[in-house]
Amino acid sequence: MKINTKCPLKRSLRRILLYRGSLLRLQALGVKRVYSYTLGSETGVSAEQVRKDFSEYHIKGNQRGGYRVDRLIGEMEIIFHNNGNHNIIVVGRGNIGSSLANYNNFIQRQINIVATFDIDPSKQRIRSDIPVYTMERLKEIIDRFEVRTAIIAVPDMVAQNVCDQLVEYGIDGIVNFAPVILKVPDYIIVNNVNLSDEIESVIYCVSLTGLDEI
Amino acid sequence: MKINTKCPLKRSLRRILLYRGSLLRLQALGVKRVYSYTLGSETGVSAEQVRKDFSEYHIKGNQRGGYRVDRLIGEMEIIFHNNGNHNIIVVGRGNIGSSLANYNNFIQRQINIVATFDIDPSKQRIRSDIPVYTMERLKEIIDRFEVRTAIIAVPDMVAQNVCDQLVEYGIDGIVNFAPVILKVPDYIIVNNVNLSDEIESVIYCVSLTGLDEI
DNA sequence: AAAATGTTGTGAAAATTATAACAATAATTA
DNA sequence: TAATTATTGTTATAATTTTCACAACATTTT
Repeated sequence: MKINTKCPLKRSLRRILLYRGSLLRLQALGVKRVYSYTLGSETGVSAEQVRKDFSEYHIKGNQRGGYRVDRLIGEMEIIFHNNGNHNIIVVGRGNIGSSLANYNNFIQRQINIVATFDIDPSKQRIRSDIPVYTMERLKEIIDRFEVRTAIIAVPDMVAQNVCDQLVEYGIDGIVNFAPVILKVPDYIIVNNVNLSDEIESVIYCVSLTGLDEI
Repeated sequence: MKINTKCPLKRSLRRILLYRGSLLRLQALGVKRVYSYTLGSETGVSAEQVRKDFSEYHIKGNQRGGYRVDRLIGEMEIIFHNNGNHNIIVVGRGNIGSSLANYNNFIQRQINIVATFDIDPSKQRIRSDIPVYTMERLKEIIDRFEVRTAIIAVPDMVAQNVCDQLVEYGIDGIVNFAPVILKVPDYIIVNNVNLSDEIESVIYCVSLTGLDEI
């Protein structure tokens, strides 16, 4: 199988991620088997698409009994070569940074936030499982925990600056919540998450449904 | 021009949203003109793609002097039939809810968060420009401010329940931050934003770049 | 005024993605 | 054991999206 080296991920692979999230949830609820249409309706994808995606990644089911949840999760771990936990950091301990620090969904997915950072020293008094450090310790922590992926959750004015530091200290991947396109060397993976755009998409679609009524 | 009635939005329209965000930022910095490649590099899109997208929505520039920023923004307002502010609400005043309530990017985009809601009464003491109400006042506020779009930022266990209430009270569009696919009547627009998936995408891409080095 | 230049606008080709249709197959039933 | 059924797996087709190439054009230079 030719591996996908582009980011953003191709659609099918993005959906595998989506299926995996759903399967982990179902597994926690004790579900043992799914059918293409079960998983489809669970994830908002058509049953054909689910099967097509599985076919692309050579994931096989039983031609009458559907798919075993544990097997599916196993196959997907292989696709994502998930060998153990992934240590990540979050820069910016404002609201978005804190949401991420408190998001309990990550443990299940072997995503491990080892530290958060903030310039504001008062943030260090935040009581939480996940420590808050000043920016001085950025390099130290990246090295100690072999962190390769970082999340930028700082105001847009300082995002590029933070980004430059991360790159300098050897980070390879960035999830950027600031509404700016970061300038990075092209070996760096960046995923921009723009909350305004997500909301505006819906507002736009809603405004269209209104038009029909007139 | 045939209008797009599907959600998720078609790619070109999503990019128009992206360009618009960038243009608003540039305009605030005093930039008057852009070229397809300026805007492209600003948004991480190829210059050809920018021009193709503009062409699709009949946005014209000057064949030597590029595009006027104010005109572009104007054209885009028309595309999104942006007639005034859009009142939205946020259900769940945890970290994600609070990030959104404090996100100052919305004003510029005429997105107006009129209220946030939380079952936890202690949340009502949060000091902020945007009020926090208990769920009892949900219907009242939706009616009063003619809210059509709501954001779900509650734990996944209660997301469906909140969603059902919103639908009952006449909401047409939902941005869902809980990692569950909501069951809704099909006239309702839903946009699922899954933070874990965004992070996992990057972790995956990063793990691939590691392989090359071996 | 003509030539050179830099940028837009778009049609055609290529690549990617989604849908549909159905054959293959495993389980169940008669 | 044969027929029936429900589901997967895959091939073919359709639709969408991106890339490429270059004509059209406005501006600047000679």
